[in-house]
Amino acid sequence: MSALSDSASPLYEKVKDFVLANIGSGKWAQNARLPSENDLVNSLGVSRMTVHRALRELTSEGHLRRVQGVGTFVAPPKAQSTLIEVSNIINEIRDRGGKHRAGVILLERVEHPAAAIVSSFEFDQTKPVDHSLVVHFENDIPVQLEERYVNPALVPHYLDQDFTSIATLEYLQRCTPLTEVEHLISAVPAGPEQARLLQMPERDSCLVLHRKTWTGATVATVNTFTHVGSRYSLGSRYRPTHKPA
Amino acid sequence: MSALSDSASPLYEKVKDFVLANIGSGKWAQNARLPSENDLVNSLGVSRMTVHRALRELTSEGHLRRVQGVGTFVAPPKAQSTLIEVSNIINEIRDRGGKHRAGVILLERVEHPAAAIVSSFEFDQTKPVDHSLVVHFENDIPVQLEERYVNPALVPHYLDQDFTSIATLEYLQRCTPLTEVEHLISAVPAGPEQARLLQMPERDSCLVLHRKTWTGATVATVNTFTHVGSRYSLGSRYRPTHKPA
DNA sequence: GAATGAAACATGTATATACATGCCATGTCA
DNA sequence: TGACATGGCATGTATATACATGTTTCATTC
Repeated sequence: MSALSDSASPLYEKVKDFVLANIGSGKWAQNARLPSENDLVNSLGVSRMTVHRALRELTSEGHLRRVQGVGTFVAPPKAQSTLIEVSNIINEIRDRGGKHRAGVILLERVEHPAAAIVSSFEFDQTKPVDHSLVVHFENDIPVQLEERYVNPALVPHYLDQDFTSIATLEYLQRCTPLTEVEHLISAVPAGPEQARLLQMPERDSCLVLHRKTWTGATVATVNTFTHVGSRYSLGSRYRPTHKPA
Repeated sequence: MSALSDSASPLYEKVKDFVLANIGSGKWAQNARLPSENDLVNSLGVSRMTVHRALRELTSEGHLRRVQGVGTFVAPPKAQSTLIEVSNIINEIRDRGGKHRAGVILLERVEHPAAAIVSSFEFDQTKPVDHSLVVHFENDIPVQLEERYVNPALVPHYLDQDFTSIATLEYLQRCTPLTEVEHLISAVPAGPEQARLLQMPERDSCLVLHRKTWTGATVATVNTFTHVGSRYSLGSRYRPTHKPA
């Protein structure tokens, strides 16, 4: 009668499973309209708040689309564009048990940054920019080259930190707690300096992770370049919300 | 008194903003314990259900960590590993107004796939594998090379579809509604055939997106290789939950 | 026929209440 | 001192109720 599973999970989870099952079986096709909350209340025998919570969570998870006053619809499949989790290379090395070492190549405050940097980084052109160049090693083999342009207004003592210890990324995150991030991944042939620092053949492939971060309404910007030698190819991996069967 | 903003947003949003503001300002440090729900009810003057919803959503968004019977705590910053949205190259081209064309280079059912493919793809070795090789053009310039190995048990008529029309990825999604996906991004120098098909210099950099998908408990696997010419570098971009200031 | 208005219906939010569940500290008893 | 029971407090869920807000439909009116 109730059409809900009898497992031990909470009621709103059962309602979610019920909806997902109907979507997965094709009974409710893409863009089809679901029964109204009150219909589900009557057919499933749970309160409207419970149904509402289930539908709200499924909406925030991308399975449904709801329009106030109109109805609830099956959302188009979301993997059109796919989420990927790019992991911190230092943590990856640590998880694999490798020994990590960082080498600081360059550390400077650029007073009058080039126009190209300013525009692509959305910096305030009148302000100086901090610049760092760090190489990460795993077992004495260079793995990653990090180039950063940081707005000193946002992170005052950026150049004073200890770059050879772990925490450059953590340091930035601590200074800028709630940020927005934009990434751009591309592949380029290694230039002369990059090839030298990473001890790789020139024009070999580099994975470039361009990372731009904002902090609230501040126009200030923190940037990170990450170069990954292709021989490591540990790029990124993601397994989305997994539900054990 | 109420410590909540007086904007027009709903109450639970104000509570969320209140919590986020306290985290962002550093008043509530990482791993610090938040006031209990009842404390917030008293200090903010809203009902416990409203507080609870706010805290629950912040938890699912990764800002908080809650333990039943113990309390609510500020979660460590989550950008340790970062989510990236890899967009479909065909949609990107369409959004930019470019003309898209697809060329099918190869289409075959491999009866006895090589052991390397079988193992890396987790296919059943005794079963044949469908293989396709498609080049995507934008304005007659080759942009992307797609190589796919598909389990025919999962997608019966994979080779029968019209590869020159848009929807190879959409086709797979339609056949496999609720899937898990794993991605691996790397960069490799283009091999001879890849260089020829993409009209790029050999050994120039290629962005490789390895994509592995599951469907429920089925061991069947769908795989996608995507090669992106470096001159396009339109890799991927992501802006997480953006809140307009 | 067109414009207006009201009813019907959809989702969205807020609250009070009740009970369930899990953890911890305290106190009692052996 | 140790084991165990218990009460207090935290979060988790479920419900009924009320009202808010947005959309559609349909009847009325001009």
